[in-house]
Amino acid sequence: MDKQLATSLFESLASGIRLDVFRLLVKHAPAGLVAGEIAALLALPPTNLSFHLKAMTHAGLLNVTQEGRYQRYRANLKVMQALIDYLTAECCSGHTEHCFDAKPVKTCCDTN
Amino acid sequence: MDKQLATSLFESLASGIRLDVFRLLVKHAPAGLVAGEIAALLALPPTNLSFHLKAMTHAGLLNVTQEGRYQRYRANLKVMQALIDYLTAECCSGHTEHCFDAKPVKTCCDTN
DNA sequence: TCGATATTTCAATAATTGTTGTATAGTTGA
DNA sequence: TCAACTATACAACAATTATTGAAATATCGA
Repeated sequence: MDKQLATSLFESLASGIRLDVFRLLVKHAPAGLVAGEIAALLALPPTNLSFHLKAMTHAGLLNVTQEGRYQRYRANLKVMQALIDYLTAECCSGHTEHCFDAKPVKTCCDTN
Repeated sequence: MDKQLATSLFESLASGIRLDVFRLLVKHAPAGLVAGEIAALLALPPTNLSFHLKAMTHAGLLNVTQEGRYQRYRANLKVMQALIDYLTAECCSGHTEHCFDAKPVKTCCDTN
């Protein structure tokens, strides 16, 4: 994870629409959703959704596969994990004592 | 951490300059740096830096305290931790099995 | 093949964000 | 008080990003 990838991922998440899309696809992992379903669920004009899907796919946040005339989108959870790791490293780097006194860090999924 | 806060934090991190500022301030935690030091270290015109510092402070990513004629900026590590938790929840929600097969999750600071 | 469907591309425009220089406000030390 | 210094506010402009409708591409079912 280099700085350039990190910034483009943050850019991908820095819009309400794109964050909604990503969360929706996480909720529907691993099956994913086709573009029309996303548009219907989020009540977005297809053109606009396509614009954001393209951006997110280009950034690597989503994967897309063709299914006949449908395009199925899936959240790229590995990239998200890498981003969390990057952020964690940024947050901690050399300063564990200041970052995590108050609140013991839990592992990622231990609340599920 | 609601969606609106999350998006404004991502927006704050979605620029090379702002990401550099944040990483610099994490490196200099907990002392922080005054605006002029940041400008010098990152070779930025003061006006432009001020623009970005204001945005980051407004988003809650930085804290600022006045020291005479200097403004001292510090990384808000608690907010960063909250953002990591949010992202982790988004990433995992109901899908731990798909998100973290390959790579066992480590606690945030165990590599330091 | 043909009409209906799904999605994207393109072009036009609107809206937002980033950068720079100049001016201003506040602080310091003499 | 005054000159030097730190930083921000403001205004102008540049650049990027978001949104929309119309047209194009490709697939499907009959």
